[in-house]
Amino acid sequence: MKLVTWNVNSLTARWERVEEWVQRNEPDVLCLQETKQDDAKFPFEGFAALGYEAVHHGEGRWNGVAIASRVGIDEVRRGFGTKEDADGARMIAAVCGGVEVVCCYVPNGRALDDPFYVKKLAWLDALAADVGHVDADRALAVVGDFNVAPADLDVWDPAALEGSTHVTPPERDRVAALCALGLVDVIRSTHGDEQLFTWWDYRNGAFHRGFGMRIDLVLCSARILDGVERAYVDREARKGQKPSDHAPVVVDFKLTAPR
DNA sequence: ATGTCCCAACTTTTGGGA
Repeated sequence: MKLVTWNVNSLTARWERVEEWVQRNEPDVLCLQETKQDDAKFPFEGFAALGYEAVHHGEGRWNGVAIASRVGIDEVRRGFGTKEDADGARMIAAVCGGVEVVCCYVPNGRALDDPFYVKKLAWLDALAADVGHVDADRALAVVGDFNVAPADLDVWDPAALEGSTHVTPPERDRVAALCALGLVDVIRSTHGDEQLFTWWDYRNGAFHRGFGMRIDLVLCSARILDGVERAYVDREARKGQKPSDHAPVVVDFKLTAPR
């Protein structure tokens, strides 16, 4: 199964790029964040023409998450059913081809002294509560834009980010807490100490200067990790005309039998 | 210190957010 997460920064603005990327890369399951559409505007027909069923948790101007699948979509959930759902349309989950997929757009946090930073931490706590215990026979992938760089290796210059969100111990502790439940950061676990980024600011020529962060993650259960054949960031998708500021993260795996 | 992009609207310019 080829599972992909991609923050597209408006699916309206990005549709041609997404369509082309899907045709070229043929993912089985595509998780999208920041669709920035309401459900009426979401391109259900466009995905159907490509051979995908899609589900969307839309909002309008901000946020919005979706899952497109060509291996089935069942047991769809939109939000946690907790007060954190008031922070926007940021989570959609479904079972696709026997895999539990949780697609997340974690609140940015804005600044350390901003109320949204506290909401970001609470949202990550709600996600951990929603995930629950990850036992050995569970096939689960929690993916998306976490707006957290798990380690200093995951940012171009830790010193430049002092006092900013995305790198603070409380944020990183939340990602570590998800891993403590039984999830593994697939890109990190398959790439040793290689520095890889998934997001580069549009400003400052950041992409070409290598000023990026790895904030888009695929966290998966041991059962998924067992079958991983390839995991990578598609930097090419950040190039060219009208790119998103995020690159897709791709994990290709064979679903193994329960342990 | 902030050089871009995207969206909405009291919409053709501005402000919020990332």
